[in-house]
Amino acid sequence: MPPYDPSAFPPFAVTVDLVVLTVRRHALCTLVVRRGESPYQGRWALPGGFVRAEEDLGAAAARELVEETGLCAYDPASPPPVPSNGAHLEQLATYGAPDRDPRMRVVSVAHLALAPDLPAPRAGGDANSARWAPVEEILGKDEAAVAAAAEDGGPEALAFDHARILADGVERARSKIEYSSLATAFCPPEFTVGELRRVYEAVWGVSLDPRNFHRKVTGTPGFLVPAGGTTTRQGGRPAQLFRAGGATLLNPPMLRPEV
Amino acid sequence: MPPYDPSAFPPFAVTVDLVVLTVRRHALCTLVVRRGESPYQGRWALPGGFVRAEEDLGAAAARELVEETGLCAYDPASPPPVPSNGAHLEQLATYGAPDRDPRMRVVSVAHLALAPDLPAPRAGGDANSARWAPVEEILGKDEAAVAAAAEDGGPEALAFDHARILADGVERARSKIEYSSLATAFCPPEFTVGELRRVYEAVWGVSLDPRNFHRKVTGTPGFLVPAGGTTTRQGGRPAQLFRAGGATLLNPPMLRPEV
DNA sequence: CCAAAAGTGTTTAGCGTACACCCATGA
DNA sequence: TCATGGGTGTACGCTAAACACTTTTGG
Repeated sequence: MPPYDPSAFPPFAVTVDLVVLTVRRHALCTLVVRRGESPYQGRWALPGGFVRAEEDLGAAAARELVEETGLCAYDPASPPPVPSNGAHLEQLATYGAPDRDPRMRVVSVAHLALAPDLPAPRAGGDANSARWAPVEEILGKDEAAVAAAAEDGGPEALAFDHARILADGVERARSKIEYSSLATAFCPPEFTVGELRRVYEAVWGVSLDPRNFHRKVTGTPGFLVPAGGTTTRQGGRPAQLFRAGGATLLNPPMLRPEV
Repeated sequence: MPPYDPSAFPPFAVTVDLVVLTVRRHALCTLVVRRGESPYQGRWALPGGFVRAEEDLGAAAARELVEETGLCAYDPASPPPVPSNGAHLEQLATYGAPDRDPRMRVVSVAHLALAPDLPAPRAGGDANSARWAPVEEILGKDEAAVAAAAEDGGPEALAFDHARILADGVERARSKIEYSSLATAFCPPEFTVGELRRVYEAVWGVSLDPRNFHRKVTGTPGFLVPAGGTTTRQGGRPAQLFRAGGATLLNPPMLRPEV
C-alpha cells in the first residue's frame, strides 16, 4: 500500500451527471441539454455540474435536478414520497476514465432520477437548450452496442461518455421496477392501474395483459392504496385512483416477458 | 447551471476502497487492514488507496486488490472466468460526504471483490496488519442499524464510514447471488454442488435443502458444467466436480428463504 | 347500440417445497 | 455395520399465463 500522503494526491475534479427519466406519450424519455462550449460544443449532453467544496454528492445531484427541472428530489429512505411533484433520486455509478474529458481529469458520480411527466423543461430559462429525448432515439434499438460505439459518433450522439451513462441508467430503471415499487415514481401522486401499466410497458417496451397486471398490483399488499375517487381519462369505464403504498419491495416480483 | 470553468473546481482527492468478501469456515468474511496513521490510528479499515493521475477507477481497484491479496481480478465482461485464483471485481458505490475524512475532501469509489477462500492475507509483508474478519463480528446482527451508528463507535468499529461501505457491499453480494451465478466466485475453479450450497448458506445465513438445491443448480442450463472428476472431501459419497458455466444470469432466480 | 377501458372468474401448466428413498464411501 | 454426505423420485400447493366474461362510461 502506498504511503498515505494527503499533500501528494493527484488533482481531480468531481462532478455529478443526471440521468433524468420520464414517460411521455408512451415512450421512455431522458432530459438532455445542449452544450454551449467546447468540447462537444452544440452536442446534447446529460445535465450535470461540479460538486461544491462543502456539498455532499447526493445534495449536489438534488441541486442540479432542481436547477434543470424545478423537480424536488425526495429521500428514498423516508417512507412517504410526499411532495406533489417529487422525483426519485439515487446514485447510479461513477465514471472516471482518464481521458473521458480532454481538458482535465474529471470523475463523474452519475445519478438516476425518475420523474412523472412534466411540462417542457427549463434550463436556465433557455427553452430550446433542453429537451426530453426518447431514449430509443438516442441509444437506438441495440442499446449496449450503440452506447459503446457512440462516443465521437454521429452528430446525434451524446457528448463525453454520456451514452454509456444513459444506457446504464436505463438498464437500472428497467431492472429495478421488476422487484420494487419504483414505477410509481413515473406517475403523478394519484394514478390509475392502467396508467401504471403503461409505465411498465413504456419502460420495458412490451405489452402486458391488463387483467393479470391489475390483479398483480392490487393483490400485492402495501403496493397500492386506494385514493378514493375515480377518473375518466379516455372513454371507457372510470378507473379507481390509487396512491403509492408504503411497500418498496415487490415480492414476488413483476415478471418481465421475454423479448 | 453554473458556468463550466475548469480552472475553478474545488480540490478533491479520489480514492478506491475495497470490500473483499470470501467464505471461510462457513462464515462470510471481509478483508480489513490495520491503520498505521492518524486519523483512526490502530483501527481496522477497508483496504484502499489513491487513484493515480492516469489510472482508470477499475484499474486502481484491481491494483489495490493485487497489492493486498495477490488476487488477480478478472473482467466480468469476458466470458470465461479463466485464471485459477481470480476474483470477481465490480464497482459498488461512491462515498463523498464532506466530513468523511477530517483532513481533506476525499471521494471514495468503493469496489466489491468476491474471492475464493485464500491462505492468510498479506499486506505489504506485514502479517498481523491484515486479517479476514467475519462480517457478523464487525457489523453485528442488525447490520443496517449498526453500520449507521458505528462510526466513532467502539474500538472494534471500522475507521471512517467503512462500516456503511461494508454493509452496502454485503447487501449487494447477498442480493446479487439470487439472480446471477456470482456465488461461484466464492468457489475454487472446480467445486462440488455441496460447496456451492454452503456458500449460499454462509452468505445468506440460512439453511437450504440439499436435494432441492442440487436439482435447482444442475437443472439450470449453462450455470454449471461437469468438470469430469469426483472428490471425497469429508466422508460420504464422492461428489461430482463442476466448473462455472457461461450463464451469468439465473432465471428463475435462486429464492432466498424468509428469515 | 357500439367501442373502449376497467375489473372479475376460471382453467391450466410450471415451479418451488417438503420429504421419502437410494447410492457410495470411510470408519 | 453405521454414519455421512451425494443424488433421485414424487406429491402438494401456489402463482403466472391465457382468456372468457361482466361492468361502466362516451359517442
